[in-house]
Amino acid sequence: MFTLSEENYLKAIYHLELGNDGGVSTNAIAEKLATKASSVTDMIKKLSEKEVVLYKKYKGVTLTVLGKTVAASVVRKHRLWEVFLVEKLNFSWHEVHEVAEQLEHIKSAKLINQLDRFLGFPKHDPHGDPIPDKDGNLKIVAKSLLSTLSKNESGICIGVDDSSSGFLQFLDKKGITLGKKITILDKEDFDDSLSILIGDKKLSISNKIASNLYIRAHTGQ
Amino acid sequence: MFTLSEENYLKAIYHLELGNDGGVSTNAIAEKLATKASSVTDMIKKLSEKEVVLYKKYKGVTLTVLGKTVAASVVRKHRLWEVFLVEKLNFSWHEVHEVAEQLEHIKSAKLINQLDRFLGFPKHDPHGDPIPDKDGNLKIVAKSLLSTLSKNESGICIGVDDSSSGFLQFLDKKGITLGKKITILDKEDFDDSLSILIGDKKLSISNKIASNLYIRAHTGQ
DNA sequence: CATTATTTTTAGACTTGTCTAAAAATTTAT
DNA sequence: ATAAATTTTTAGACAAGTCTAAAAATAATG
Repeated sequence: MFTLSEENYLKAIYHLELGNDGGVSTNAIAEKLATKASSVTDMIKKLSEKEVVLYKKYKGVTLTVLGKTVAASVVRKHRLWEVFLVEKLNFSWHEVHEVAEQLEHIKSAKLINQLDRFLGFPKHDPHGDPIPDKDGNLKIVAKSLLSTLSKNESGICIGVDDSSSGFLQFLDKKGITLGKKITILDKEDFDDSLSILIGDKKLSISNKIASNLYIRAHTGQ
Repeated sequence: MFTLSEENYLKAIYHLELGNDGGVSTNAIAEKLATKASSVTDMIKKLSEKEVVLYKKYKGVTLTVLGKTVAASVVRKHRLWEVFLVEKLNFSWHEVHEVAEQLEHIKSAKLINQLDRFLGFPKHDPHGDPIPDKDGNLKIVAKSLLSTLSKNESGICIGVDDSSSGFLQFLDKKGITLGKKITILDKEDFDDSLSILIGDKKLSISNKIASNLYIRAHTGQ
């Protein structure tokens, strides 16, 4: 069994590993968890003894297969609870994270399997991130940033890079939600801002926004 | 804000106060929480400083109005989650307690209010216990033990005294569930066992069972 | 490659919640 | 009402998780 704190470290390492290839640094973990490097070193030793991470002094950490499984199960729970909050309890997508951070630590295999069934075995959370299956496997979908599309190209909005509350509320206001088709009408050379068509609405969005929206290629009409 | 441990102490004192009139004893709390009397004394001092209990050395504790509110909110969450588990996730009533013990500590007013609405504002948990409202008020229903009824009297099963997993599973097996009408067909002087009619089935149950089932008076047919 | 800057680890301390063992207060019984 | 039994509190210790400050290792720079 793992403590709440251990689970949070494993999850942080899990997320950091997806971005890096090599080991994850002590400082990176400290920053992600808003804690001190010395605390991270202490916890890493403990996790290493429990055989969920590989650790060599000054060389960073890597999750073992076991560690990856534990971390993925926490992520799975987090994302399933997010779906529950949005679909069943009418939360907005910017309100779910904080509560899911708590719910992800509830221990009960039956609970999470039944929740999964109750929700109709969803594949993505409300931010478009994939939900790991029971065995911790993730289906990674090819995605591009909206900012990389050219004029007249289009795609389906499938997720956000920055899932901060402010950004998500901004998207709500503009009517930009998951699953919507977005077409690039024009690109402005001066500031890289975009003119887009979403649904039947024409919008102008900055490059900063376009660099935080993920798009899946749009096949068919 | 209160820690998980503080919430558990408050809840224990809350439940013990409903049975007693005077202050709750250190030993009673220790037994309920499966901990040591010395630990209870320590925690009581802390709760006293936070002004959720009144404490005089060697004289036991009483909840303050604030303490009662906090405790009732934990009980409210516990019982709402139990309803959710049974109604939405197909848990049996003997499986819910352990998971609800975890879920009751999740902090989010919106979560619990939306859950309440999602469940249709239930008034009772799956064991027949009343769910406190937002302000912590409990509607206490007049109830009697099945063992106190006389021959030919009848009532509606509204709860259990002993909610241990074993007892609940036993009731499941016998088909005794909440809301069913029970009529006393006969009482056996020798061992105080009862012959009862439940639905259209005739059953014989021991006095021990009858002393753990609560009945509401049955008016009309 | 030697020195500076950065990262990481160690050492020691603190908090929360728990425990054991012993002392103090209260209650029960003779 | 005094002795015995029980309950409660105190005193001191421990584990988990965190912190600060200083030491050690690694990386970057002239």
